[in-house]
Parts: sequence; structure tokens; C-alpha cells
Amino acid sequence: MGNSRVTVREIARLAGVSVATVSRVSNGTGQVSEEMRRRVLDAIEKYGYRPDHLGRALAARRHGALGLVFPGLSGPYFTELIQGFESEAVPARASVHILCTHLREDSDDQVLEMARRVDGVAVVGGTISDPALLRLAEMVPVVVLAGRGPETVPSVSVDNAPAMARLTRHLLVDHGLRDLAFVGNPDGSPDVSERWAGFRDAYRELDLDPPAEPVRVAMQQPDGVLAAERLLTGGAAPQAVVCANDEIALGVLVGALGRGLRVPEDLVITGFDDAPMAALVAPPLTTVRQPIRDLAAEAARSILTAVDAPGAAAPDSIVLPTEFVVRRSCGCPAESPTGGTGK
Amino acid sequence: MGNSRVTVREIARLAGVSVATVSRVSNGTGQVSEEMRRRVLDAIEKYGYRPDHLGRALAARRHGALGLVFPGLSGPYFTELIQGFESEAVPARASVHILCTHLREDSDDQVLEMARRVDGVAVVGGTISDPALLRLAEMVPVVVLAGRGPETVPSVSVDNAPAMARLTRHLLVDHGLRDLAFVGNPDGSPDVSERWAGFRDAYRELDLDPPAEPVRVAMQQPDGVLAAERLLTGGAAPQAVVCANDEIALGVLVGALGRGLRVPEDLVITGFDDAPMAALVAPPLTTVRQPIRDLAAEAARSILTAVDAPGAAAPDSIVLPTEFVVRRSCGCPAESPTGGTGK
DNA sequence: TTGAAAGCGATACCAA
DNA sequence: TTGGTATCGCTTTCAA
Repeated sequence: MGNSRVTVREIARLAGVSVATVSRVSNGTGQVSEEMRRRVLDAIEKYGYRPDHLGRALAARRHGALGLVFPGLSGPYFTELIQGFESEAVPARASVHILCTHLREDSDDQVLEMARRVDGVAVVGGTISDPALLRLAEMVPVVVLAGRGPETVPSVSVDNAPAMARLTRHLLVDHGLRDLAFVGNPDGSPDVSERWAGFRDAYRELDLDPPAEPVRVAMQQPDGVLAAERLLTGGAAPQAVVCANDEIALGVLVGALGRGLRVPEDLVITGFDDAPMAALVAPPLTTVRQPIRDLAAEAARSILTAVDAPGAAAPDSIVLPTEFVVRRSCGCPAESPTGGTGK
Repeated sequence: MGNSRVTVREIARLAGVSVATVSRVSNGTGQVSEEMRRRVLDAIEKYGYRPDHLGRALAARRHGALGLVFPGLSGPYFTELIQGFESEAVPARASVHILCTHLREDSDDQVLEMARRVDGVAVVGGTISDPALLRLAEMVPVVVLAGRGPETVPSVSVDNAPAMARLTRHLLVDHGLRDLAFVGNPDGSPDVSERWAGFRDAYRELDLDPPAEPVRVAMQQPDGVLAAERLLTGGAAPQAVVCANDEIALGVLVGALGRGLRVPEDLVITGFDDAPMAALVAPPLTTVRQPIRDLAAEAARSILTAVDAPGAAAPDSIVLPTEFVVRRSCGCPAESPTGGTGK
């Protein structure tokens, strides 16, 4: 593990200058004569000097790192999330720490521990408790990603409820369906909770009684298969299955097709997210497009800003728009009109 | 951002002791009298002191962080990978830095930059160049995850080639199939390259001519759909599609089913990984089970060990076994014998 | 057992 | 323009 052993002091000695000068040259700050600069640059080059991150961070009292906390789910959603976050962090020369709280007990503590190693944190909605969020917020800038925290903590999310209400209304009104099942666990995340609320809102707006309970499963394809099992076995299959995300919907689709049902003729299925597969399955999925990358990028940007402006007030929470995407799985004809916006 | 402002020195002053004593108490090192300890503990408690990570890291010349570098693909594979890695890192009090090199140009540089911020790095095979890997290895302990690097860099991988040969032989011999297509890009990752090699080996062992070219696509479900399009449109559809992973296989399955083909009657499809969905689709997927979490955990462990023993020789590369999982999609009857091991 | 002081590696202020 | 030096927050000899 050779080279990185060389420090400013060594370079200073080797180049016959002071450490201050080396620092100036290596950072491009201050005024340095051409001759000094050459001498220093040569030494730096020759001995392969690269400033140590820790020394620099300690002096600057800044880690140059951002934290991203999520439950640990899989799927295209989190990939997009991570990449969107990185797309802002990397150019800002901030490294990204991740923490999958998964099902761990001590996740609150771990998040707090992470806060000591980064300049700011984005927490995916529903992963840690509100008290922990509050304590976190008094240590570093925090933003809740896809969800909302306590009043004082800014958040970045999408218009889940109206979007889901819009989709549900389409099924209720345009297709005249009445018996819809909602699949997803509202207690699992704010996103799902809001979508479930929007789903029920659509019923109420039409003076209809919404289902009392959702089919509570997690957010991945296998969970959709599981939901299909529960819903399609035995007597009362619904007319349509409204899923909390596309992955569940894909699972339900697989389950339905596997049982010999025709979609959408025998069963309507809808998703949420507009994941890449949504347009590729047969039939293509009617869903709601959600700007996941933008969401995460916005979160990163928001934190970065807060880090740079320590005094400033917490940024406002922002809500990004979604887009209703009508395809075949809801029963619309292939050449359906392209849907309106989420509102 | 209140409390974290309190330092050892403050606590020392407040408790009327030296900073050395505070440090000893807060780390539980050295001998401290009961009275001192109480005084210090009280002050720590009262002012909410928590040692600063940077100060501590600088003094210890250790970051307390591990890096994980991957291409940025999605899907269950990487989720498992991250979680397996974390499962070892977190208990060791090491935070996890991630870097998705994705399609970025400067990924070699970014990995090198990451190396300055962590104590060791795991690099998923195929994400950065060998020269970069070598330079990385002289800065920090490195292990290649799912693949192999230059001779001197240890790696953790599975027996891809034999496993894929085993599966292919099953198709060739037990099912008497001859016209198989391989889907996946051997240039994309060592894993795929080895699987492609194993696929061809199986043919040669039987004195058969293997296909000259694979169907080159990426590793996600949509890529499988794409492959199905290429393979099943026009004249010469193969008898079987051997996929580089389950996600591709799922995509191919969706594509095949969408075209009205029956699987496995009209088309045999196999996967690799044994992802959760593999057992849940209809028909369930014949595949190769791969211990992804173990793989990543092993990598983390290996790095952690190397970090603790700076002098020691690089650990050996290790190869984990896989398991052949026979299900319906290869044409075996539902109650098929459970397959043997990968060897 | 306790404390003073010397680092760890880099930045930045203040003089010169 | 340059250099000396204090500082960032903590750990760890080395004496007392």
C-alpha cells in the first residue's frame, strides 16, 4: 500500500518551500509565483502527492459526503433513486454513504451514527421514527425523500394522492368498474399511505363506498404474486387490482396470467411508477409516471444547498407532479388517448 | 444544528480533568478511577458529547468506512449484494460508501478518489479497468466481487462456468435439445463471460458445435423482452433460450408468453441466480442458485481482515459453489427430482 | 491513575 | 508573494 504516505510537509521540504505554499498550489488558492508553483508541482508529481481527505476534512470541518437512508427494498425504484442522488452528489465532489435500515432494530441509532460522518442526509419516507428524524435534523441538514417528516423537516415527494385518485376515477367512471382491490401496505411507507388515501378519495367523490382494507403486502414482484394468490383464489375476485407500484402489478399480472385469466378482459390491473417493464409486458400496464431520479436529485441538491448556507432557513418542501399513463391493462384500447397529468 | 459542537476539551474543562482522561473514559481504554469516570460520564451525558468522527479517524489514520463499487444495474442481484456487504460492515462499525460507475467516462478516477476516503474497496467485476484496479490495490485493500482482477488482486466469485455447463448439458442430454440460444453480454461482466464459456463447453464436451454468438443484451428484465423480440420474430426461433440471469429470463418469458408461445412446450427458458421470482412465475424457472449475499459478505469480511492486518499477504481468492435448480421451464415435469450441485 | 504535550494531515490567518 | 504557526478534534505516548 505504497504511495499515499506522502504529506504536505514532505512535499514542502522536498520542494524547499513552506507547507502553506504547497497547500496554495495544490488548491489553486492565493497567489503563488510561477517559479514556486513549478517547484511544488514537480514535487507533487514526482512523489505522487494527493492531499489526505481526512486532514482536509478536519480542517474544513466538512466531510464531503452525503448520506442516503432507505429501507433496503430492491427493484428499479431504488436504483433510480440512488442514481438520481449520485448525479448531484458526485459533481459536487461529495461521496455517498448508504444505509439500508431493512428490518434492523437499531436503525434509529445507526442513522444518528451516520449523521456524524456526513454533511447532510436524505431519508426515504417511513424508514425511521419522527423523533429520530428530529434529532437527526439538529445535527445535519436533512430532507425526507418520498414522504413527509415533522413540520420542520423539509421533504421532496410527488402528488401521490391526487394521482392515484385520478387513476382510480378512470377505472370507476370511464370503465364503469366498481369492485376494485388496492394492493400495498399503507403502513409501510408514506407513498403507499397517500396512494391508498387517493384511492379511497376517488370512491367518495362519487358517493361510493371504498373498500375498507387494502391487501397488505410489500413492494416487490413476489409480493404481487402473493397478492394475486389471495385475491384470485376462492370466490370473490375483484374486477380490478390497483397496485401501489408497478412491481406489485407485474407480480399480480404474472399470477393472473398463470391462472389462465385474460387481462384486461377478465381482470384489470394497474401500477404506479412507470418502471421500464410497465410498457413492455403484455398487456402494457396503465400506471402513473413518477420522476424518481428528479426526486432524488432534488433532494441531494436541497441538502447541498443547506450545507453551503449553514445559517439559512430550512428549504421549503417540494412536491413534484406525476403523469397518468393509460395503456392496455385498464381495458382501454391499444391506441388509447395519452392520459392527462396527475392532477 | 445544535449540540454536536462540544469537544473533548470542553468536556475536560467542564469535568475538571484532562482531555486524555476524557478520551480514556469515552473509549473505555486504559485505567481510570471510579471517581474520575463518574465525573467524566456525567459531563458527557449532560452536554451530549459524542466524539467527532473526523478527529478520531485522523488520529487513528483509519476512515471506518468501506467502499462498494458497482456498475449501477438494478434488480434483486444488487440489492442482495449491498445487503450482504452491509451485513458485515455495519457490525464492524464501518460505514458503506457506494459508487455506481454506470456509464460514466471518468469512473476510474472516481474509484481512485473513493479510495482516499475509505479503508478498503470491493469492486464488482467488470466495472473498472485492470490498471485502475492495480493502482487501487496499492492504495487500499481491494477485492473483486463476482469476477477476477489481475493475479495479485484477490476475488470472490462463484463457479459460473461449471454451473452453466451443467445446466446446458441438462438441456442437451436430458432433453435432447440442440438449438439453444445464449442471452447476455459476455463483454459486460466476468460473470456473463464465464457463463457463456460454460455454455459452449457443454457443447464441446459432446462434440457438438456451440452457437458462435450470444444475443448481447444487458441484465435486466426489459433486456430480456428485447432479446425475445430478436429471437422469436422472423423465422428461426431456437428450441431453448439460456439466459445469463433470471431477470433476462423473466423478460424472455414475458415476451414469449405475450406472443402466444407455450413454455416449455414451444420454447424452453432457463435463468441464473434463483431470484425470488424464479420460483413464482408460471412455469417456474429452471436456474442456478447463487449465494449472492454470502458472496458480498465474504468480500466485506476479506477487506475488513486485510484492513486489520496491514502487513499480511493478500488473502486467497475464493470461489463459492452454486446449486442447479430444476423446475418446469426446462421441460422437466412438475415433480422433478431436485437437481444436484453446480459441479 | 492522571496530565502535558506531541502528533495525525491539511488549511488559513497574520506577519514579514 | 512567502513562511511561521495556530487550529481542527481526538488519541496516545511519556512522565509525574
